Amino acid sequence: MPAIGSRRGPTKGDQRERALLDAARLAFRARPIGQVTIDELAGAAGIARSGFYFYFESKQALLAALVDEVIGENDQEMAEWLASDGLDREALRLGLARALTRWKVDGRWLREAFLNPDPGPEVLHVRERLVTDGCTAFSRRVERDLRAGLTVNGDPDLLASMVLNLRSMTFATAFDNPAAHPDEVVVETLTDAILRLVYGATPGAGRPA
Amino acid sequence: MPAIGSRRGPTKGDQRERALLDAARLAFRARPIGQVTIDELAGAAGIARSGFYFYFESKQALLAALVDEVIGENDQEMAEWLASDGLDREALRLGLARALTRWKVDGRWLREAFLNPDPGPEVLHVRERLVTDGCTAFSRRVERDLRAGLTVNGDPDLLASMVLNLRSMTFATAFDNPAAHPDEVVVETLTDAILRLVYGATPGAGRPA
DNA sequence: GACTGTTCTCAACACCGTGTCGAAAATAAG
DNA sequence: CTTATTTTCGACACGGTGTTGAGAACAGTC
Repeated sequence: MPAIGSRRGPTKGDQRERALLDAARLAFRARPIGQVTIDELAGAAGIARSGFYFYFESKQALLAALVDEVIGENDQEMAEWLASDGLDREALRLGLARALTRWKVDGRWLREAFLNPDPGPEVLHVRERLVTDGCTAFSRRVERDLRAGLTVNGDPDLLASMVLNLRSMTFATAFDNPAAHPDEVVVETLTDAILRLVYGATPGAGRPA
Repeated sequence: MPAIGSRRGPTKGDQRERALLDAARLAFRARPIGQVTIDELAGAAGIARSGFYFYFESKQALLAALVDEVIGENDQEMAEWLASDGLDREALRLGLARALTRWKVDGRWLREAFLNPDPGPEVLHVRERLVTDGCTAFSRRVERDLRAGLTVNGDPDLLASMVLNLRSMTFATAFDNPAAHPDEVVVETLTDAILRLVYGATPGAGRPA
């Protein structure tokens, strides 16, 4: 039917796959991944359990696909800051704020995917790609600033992984403990923390001009 | 036999329990916890699989016991710095260095116990205690310094959780990627990062006098 | 419509790890 | 030696995973 484009239209199978992905995203928000059975996901997508394996090799493979979808969104969130120069506090703050709102929704499974030591080979592979990409993007920006005469001590790579880790963990903690600190406070604190960590000092925030 | 003290001596059962604990610690170093079967642990301790349940309710319960053992060691490692005042860089560095050497050995399962979102109720309970204790100890120290006129922005509690998270993640990354950066570099960088994060500036390290 | 290959579905099966139970063996105590 | 407690283990039931092969549903083609 769709002679346009090189790809076929959404066949029934494609719909099922989406349904599985969506069902999983929903289920993983509510319960630890380990407690979600394949039977349940298949049921939610309207197929039998054994039918699941036509679409994914395992629950981990499905999770990997889910993570893959998220990569793009993540890149967008941080794009502005990564493109800017120097201590662009506002861009950083905005990026972090956007990322936090996503974590507030999908935090549970994001956390399992990114922080769990043993999420299966598929997820591990996707995750590794994302992490290295994130680190290089970050350290590239830092190195650019460094050439402009900023930056404090520490290897840019190591700094990058620290910042990324700090971000993930802070969001994860915020997800677990929503009552502890309002989202705004978390974002502001994290923003300043990162700037201090990388550049050694806080820009406008410490002493409002 | 042991009329001294209120507890019985090391019966055969106590030895088995130790054997299980040790076997687990060993196995968890080599492989993800999920891949270690109870059968294997029981075998290593010289009993049948079903015998395991005489000593522990589940694998998670055993892990919780393991974590519990570690709490004490952790406290010792950081004791000096927690007791000191101001930016005692050397005490902090030493504590972190000690902690890292432990992570180098037991990193795999420590990570699973502390970073995994869903390690079972038993571990969750023990972990929570350790985390809150760690945070209060840390924030108490910071508040003490604050009264002496130091500290940067951010709620001490939030700062504390950030620092603890940063520490765990940095160690975890160092464990995964031993080749990336020498241990010394990791410790130095982390030390300065924490000081910068909390107090806003690096003491002697940045510009060697 | 009937023909053909692809896409999709599912019931039945084999497998593995967990946790329970109760009977019996080993051990300590009197 | 006798009794009570501690410890061991085989047998069982359960639940989730992944495979297989037969067939249904669905294109596209004449």
